[in-house]
Amino acid sequence: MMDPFQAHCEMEVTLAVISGKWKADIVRILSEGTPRRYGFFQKNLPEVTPKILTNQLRELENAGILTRAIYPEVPVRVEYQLTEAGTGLLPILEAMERWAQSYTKKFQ
Amino acid sequence: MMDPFQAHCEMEVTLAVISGKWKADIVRILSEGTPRRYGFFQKNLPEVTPKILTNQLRELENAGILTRAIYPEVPVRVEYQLTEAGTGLLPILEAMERWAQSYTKKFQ
DNA sequence: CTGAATCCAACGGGATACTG
DNA sequence: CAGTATCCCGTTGGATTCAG
Repeated sequence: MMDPFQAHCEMEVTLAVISGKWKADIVRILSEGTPRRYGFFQKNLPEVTPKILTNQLRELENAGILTRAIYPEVPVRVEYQLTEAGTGLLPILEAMERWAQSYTKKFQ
Repeated sequence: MMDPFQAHCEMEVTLAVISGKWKADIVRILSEGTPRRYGFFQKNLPEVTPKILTNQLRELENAGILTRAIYPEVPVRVEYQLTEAGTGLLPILEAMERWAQSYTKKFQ
């Protein structure tokens, strides 16, 4: 992850938090509000390998974007969901989606 | 630059366009609307080397975020300014700045 | 003044196999 | 089920020097 503390301006903190090949996908999956399990991400993002998936989830967790809840059942259950800070990113991601749509129209 | 055409969802196109160590700074500098010259970026971003500055400017130009105008005077003058697509990014960058402010308050 | 050329280091991401 | 452990590779960013 790009280091937020060497950001030259504040918006780069936000960029640092969301930059990562699968982070936007993960946040999008969690945007419904339903807690999701590790296997759910694997099914919905079949191209991401376990190591990378764990890496992206941990970085988002450390950044305070999502929580990781462990239920010590057998077999173990782990659930991820967005924090308040993570939910606050959703309007930005939606704005990015709208911008990309008009951008793609113009340039293709 | 991350390849926009391998994006898994549309917002990643936007992320691909703005991801780069100095791109947000460049767009922020151009956000006033005044055309700016190469040397202006060098003065205001003293840590970026010529190669990298050129690289970031070219990628933004190729993405259609800014224009590069060459005036064949002696010495040559080159001016950069935001396109309409580039201007459309400003509300998103401002939203990212606001999010980062409340985020930094919570986590520090 | 506005870059280009060369060489190099660091980091993020990935393939594959294995585990509590 | 939900990850770890190794090894590997491409891309990005950077230092330095040179040029139209």
